[in-house]
Amino acid sequence: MIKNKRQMEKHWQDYWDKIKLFEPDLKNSEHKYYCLMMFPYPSAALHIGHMRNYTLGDTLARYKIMQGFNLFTPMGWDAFGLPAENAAIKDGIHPAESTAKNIATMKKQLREWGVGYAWSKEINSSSPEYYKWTQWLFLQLYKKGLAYRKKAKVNFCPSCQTVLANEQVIEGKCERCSTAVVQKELEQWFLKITAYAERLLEDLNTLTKWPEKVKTMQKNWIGRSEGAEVKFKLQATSYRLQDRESIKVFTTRPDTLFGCTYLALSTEHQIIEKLKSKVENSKEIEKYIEETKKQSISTRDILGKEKSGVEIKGVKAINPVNNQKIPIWVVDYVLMEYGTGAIMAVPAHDQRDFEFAKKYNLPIKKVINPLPATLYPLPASQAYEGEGTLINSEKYNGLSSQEAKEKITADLQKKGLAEKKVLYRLRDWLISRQRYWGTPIPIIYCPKCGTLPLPEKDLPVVLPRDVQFKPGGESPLKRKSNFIQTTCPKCGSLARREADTMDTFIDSSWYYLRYLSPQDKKDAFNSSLVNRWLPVDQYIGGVEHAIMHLLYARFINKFLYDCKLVNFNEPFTSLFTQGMVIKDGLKMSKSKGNVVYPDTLIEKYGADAVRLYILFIAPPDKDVEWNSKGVTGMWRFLKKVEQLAAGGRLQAASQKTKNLKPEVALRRNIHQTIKKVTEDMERFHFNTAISSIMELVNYLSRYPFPVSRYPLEVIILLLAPFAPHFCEEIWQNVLKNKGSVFKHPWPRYESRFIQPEKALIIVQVNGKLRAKIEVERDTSEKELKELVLKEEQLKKWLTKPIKKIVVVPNQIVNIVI
RNA sequence: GCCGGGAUGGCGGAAUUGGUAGACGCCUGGGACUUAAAAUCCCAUGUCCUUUAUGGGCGUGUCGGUUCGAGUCCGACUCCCGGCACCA
Repeated sequence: MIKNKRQMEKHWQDYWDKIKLFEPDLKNSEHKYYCLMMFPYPSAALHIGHMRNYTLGDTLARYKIMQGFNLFTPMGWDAFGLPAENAAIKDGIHPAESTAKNIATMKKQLREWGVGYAWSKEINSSSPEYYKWTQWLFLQLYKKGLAYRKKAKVNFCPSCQTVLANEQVIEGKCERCSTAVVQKELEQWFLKITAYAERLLEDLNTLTKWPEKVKTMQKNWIGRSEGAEVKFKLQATSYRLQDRESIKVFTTRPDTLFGCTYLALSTEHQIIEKLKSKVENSKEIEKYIEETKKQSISTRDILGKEKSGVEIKGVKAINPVNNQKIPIWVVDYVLMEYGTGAIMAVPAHDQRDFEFAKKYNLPIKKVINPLPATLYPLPASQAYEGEGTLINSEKYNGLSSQEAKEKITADLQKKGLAEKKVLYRLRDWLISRQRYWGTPIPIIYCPKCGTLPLPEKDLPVVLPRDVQFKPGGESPLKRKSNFIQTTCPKCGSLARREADTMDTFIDSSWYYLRYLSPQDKKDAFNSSLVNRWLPVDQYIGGVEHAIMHLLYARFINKFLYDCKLVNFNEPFTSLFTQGMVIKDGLKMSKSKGNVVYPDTLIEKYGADAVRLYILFIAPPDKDVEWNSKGVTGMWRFLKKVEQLAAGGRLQAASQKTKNLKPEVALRRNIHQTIKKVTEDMERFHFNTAISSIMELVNYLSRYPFPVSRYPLEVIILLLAPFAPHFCEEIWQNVLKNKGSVFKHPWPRYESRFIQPEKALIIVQVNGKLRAKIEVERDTSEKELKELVLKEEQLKKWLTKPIKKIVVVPNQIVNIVI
């Protein structure tokens, strides 16, 4: 085996730097290939899970170089975020310091793995040179009316006196001190992503090279639904309401209106406050609302637990279709953020309403008969949520759900009680964070002039370095008086800065544009360069980003498109979502304490063997349970290749043997392997690509004749993207080729060498394998039948008369008896 | 709770369009070489049955269906993983 593995690897890492293998010529965008990995958050050290992501990208990048593309594969750091700030609170290390340290470690590791990037284009989202332009982006959104302020809830820990992220709330308690978390309302900044809902949904259709599952998830997240907004008038039981109050609900099922037996309101619905004086049990309701405020704001916590509610006594709602008086409940399973914050409950035809009605003994009225009715008797334990024929619905009886939706909505519309409506589940993007380690929001509050955007010439708003991290009721920036105090850009009087920073998802929503000109002092990005190099040809990242990051990036790209700053409507042409590395049943992550670092494995077997193994154990889009054991197999494989290349069998084979048969078979094998590996590369099936190369190597190492250069060179070329150091070493120092293996074109196959002259026919009797026969290729159906029926070994199976023979030429014959 | 995905030998996985289930690798067992060990090479390796064969039954999470033929398609279910808007 090659001596001084680490030294050899380092030699080639230096060599690739020297020949600038990964440095692009940005002036020449012809035949360009922009290969982008989601930029990472700089955590302490990279583990096997990260290594899987980066070797996957690097393997693709090297393959594209060999295919002759003008490759651009940059790397940077999504460096703002919560963990660094938490570390600062805990250990007193400044986030800038820990981040810089982590970045240095990660760069070293990436290099040791042989992962190459265009490092001259590196970016860091926490540097003023970068976040200046994140602030600029915010100002553009503000200018177009897409950034606005409104009240929103946060999780607050009364003991730590600090705002908590959902992640920091464990079963309703603060992760640090276990104090019960409360909800608090604050004025916060939002981006109007809902203005783009329709386009974000519609344009998913143009993303033909995105995984279906990601598009489905985004589609469901945007959640377009067509329905009607229906008005329920209110009536007090003991006295008249002075003004005609009403409650609006949104429903996709107006056909079930006759089955509505109560209304359910979110605890935040404004009508509750309005009705306060007229309600008999307002104390009880107030108490209930207070209780629900003591839970986390996270939807999964709210919707995951058992539903509860309390009836508003003394006021009823009037069902507009039949004037029936129905009760109104305040519940915890209706979200204020979606629709009108109130729903019409139809227990017979909605499972959540059904369960709630069962719990509180509310009437359940069936109004939809499934079709065909006799086949689906309604089970008593659940609601029928499908469509069907209307029953118990007066003059609408007998109509189909579809017809009834139209008709009922239209009839109510005439009376001013309903309106057709399209609703999206997507909510506006809350970007305010009450934290230090993020991009400051470039807004100034002047007591005279009000809320003002910072003039662009004054950017960036620099994040002060010297702050107090220990929690003290307010975020670190709010307590930093020389940051907060400023002068109004309009009138010059004393004003204060916004103290909140931005969600880090904004940093990552535009970074792919900055890579082309990371040092540009005049613009966020260079439009002409960006328009030539984008959209990104291949975007690679984790499935966990399938919804939020990708939706935000698409939104921002569309916004910049509307500003005519980019000329492409979607930023990422094709997307590959890689699976996660699982250890002990959980995603590998430091916080879960189940990380495995690759360093000792690399020390023992070399980076190439570990790279190979990591790509070999599973297709890259699947999750994989980590087990270090199999690396030895890759080590053995590389040794075998080396021996083959270095061995004395490397001779001019064709002259030494007159036997053409094995030569033909060898040639077929080589060309088949090239075909298979190339096809597998294209569909990211790196695991089967590697096993095909292994099969060819196994074949060659048993080949009873001397082997020529060609098959060896093919093997090294096919293997180079996976095991770059090893192959560069063999290519240049054993096979004595001039220049980098990556500058050599990817091998091509010729179809005429692949087709075998014989076909193996599988013979089945009633679908069970009974014989295999070899015949000439393209033997006709008729001949095949005859051949098969003559077969001796089949005789014993053909005990009964033959009913039918199914023939698939060159493949299979199935005799049915 | 809602949305998306997954389940194949002792283990990771293969089977691209419905057509030989288990490629490739790991582990394990046996053998060769060696004073010995390591390394390497060779053989075996889903499971059960028998008369040990060029044999047969069963077998891709569970139950049912479609088909000449199902890991692959359809229906119902179980378990696991990811996301759910302040982790990134």
